[in-house]
Amino acid sequence: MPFSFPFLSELTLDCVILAFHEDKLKVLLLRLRQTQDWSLPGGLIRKDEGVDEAACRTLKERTGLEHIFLQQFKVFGQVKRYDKEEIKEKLKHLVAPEKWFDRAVSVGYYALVDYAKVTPAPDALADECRWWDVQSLPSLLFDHQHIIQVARQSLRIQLNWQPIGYNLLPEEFTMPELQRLYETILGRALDPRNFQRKMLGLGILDRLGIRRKGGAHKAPYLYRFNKGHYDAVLKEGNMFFT
Amino acid sequence: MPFSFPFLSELTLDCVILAFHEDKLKVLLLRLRQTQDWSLPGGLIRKDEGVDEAACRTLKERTGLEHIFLQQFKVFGQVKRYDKEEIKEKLKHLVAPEKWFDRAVSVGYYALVDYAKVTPAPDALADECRWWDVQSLPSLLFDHQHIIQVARQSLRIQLNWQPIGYNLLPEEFTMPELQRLYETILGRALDPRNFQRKMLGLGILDRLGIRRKGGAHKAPYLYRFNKGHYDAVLKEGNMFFT
DNA sequence: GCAAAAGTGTTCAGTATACACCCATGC
DNA sequence: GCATGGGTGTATACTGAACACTTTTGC
Repeated sequence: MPFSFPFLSELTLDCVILAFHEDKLKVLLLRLRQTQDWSLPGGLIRKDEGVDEAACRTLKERTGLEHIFLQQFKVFGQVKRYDKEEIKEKLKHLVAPEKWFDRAVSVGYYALVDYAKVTPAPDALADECRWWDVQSLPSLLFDHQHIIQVARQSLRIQLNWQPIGYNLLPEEFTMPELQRLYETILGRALDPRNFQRKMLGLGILDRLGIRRKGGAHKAPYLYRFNKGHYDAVLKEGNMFFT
Repeated sequence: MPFSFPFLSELTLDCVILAFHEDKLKVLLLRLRQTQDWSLPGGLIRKDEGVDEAACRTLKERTGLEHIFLQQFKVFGQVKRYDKEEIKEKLKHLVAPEKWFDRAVSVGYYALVDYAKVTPAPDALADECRWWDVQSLPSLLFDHQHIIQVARQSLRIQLNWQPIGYNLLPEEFTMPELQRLYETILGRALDPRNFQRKMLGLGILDRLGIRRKGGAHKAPYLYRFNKGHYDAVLKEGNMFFT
């Protein structure tokens, strides 16, 4: 490794970028050049940037998005996180064997983004960058399968405390859409009446007009998040969801 | 730095070791040789140990304790976490200027321990190691003041979800003692009747005999944690405390 | 007019909260 | 016997959970 290597060599980060589309929770994955396996976006931290900044940069590079809720959720610090020989073999066309770090600790982040606003962008090392349904992931490199599991679990816990949806849904959305988002993350059905009452009770939603098109049924109301109240609830973190 | 330096050079850890004594929350601090300022125990991670293992090792070295609840709570990853020149000057008798890492990211941990079971042990670099009341901390090196604040906040949040006390109180304790622990962490008074009902309702306590001595008043019951039930509640994390 | 989804209100049970009195002990 | 803290029970308010019917729309 040359002396001027501008990145930290012992610490990396991984971003679990989640979105919601067609009632499914999606995660953004990359397929590195000439490999069959996929991996999380993430990677190196510049020596002159904070770890959180590096996570924001990664998010921006892959999705084009900024000012997104990005949550540090866990440090993956075991000595042996995955089978290094297997990875070296699979990625030998990309990284010379002597260039591999001895060991890297990784900081896990998750982000929640609006599916429609993202144009997944592969980087120089990747052939493809696209959304995958978290329910049916492809084969993943490193310990990324595990990282995604832990991220989803952290997200589920966060849901008990804080509102979710601000960057995950379009600006305007309907109550059933918001409910399906919650149901997808929690993995179980919720009662529409109780759900609506609770959400409206939090005062983080503003109701707009009626939407007409699209649905072949009764037209639902449109809502928009009230950013001020939303942020207040986010900060206080006193929203229970059991 | 010699090639054989056996520690990670970009990543460190800091342990906020908390205990409860005389109705006060205490934190264990070290005073480095020939300095007036104090700092958190922690430090380097060996290249052949996991980050969590390193935190356990640190805890054991300073307190002699093992098998303690140790919680990763945050990565402190800004580029400039504190005034490096000030620190270099203050610690110049301990660390040669050229030995300073360019930058270190730190993983914060907190641990909850039984005050009576700890014999604080300074390490080779420290003159003193002792408990300080979190309400009146001395002058601290690095960003350790900040780290302690974040740890306490994380602890308060954890309290809403999980039982606390297993390693913090002696084996046998009274209900008022447990209540004072909660009151100290939460920073407000709780109703003794409701507190007792909730704790007993969780089924994590076993009542023993009556204790006689000590108190100049009615003898309170002694309790012990039921480890099995305690761990179950810890795992489920469904205990609200608002 | 029928199927599919959206919207709304009420009841019930469980739990958090507030509150007052008696009991045991050391001095 | 009195001051201090420990222990217990009850009434009330709130909140979450369960539940059924009407409305709108496209076909």
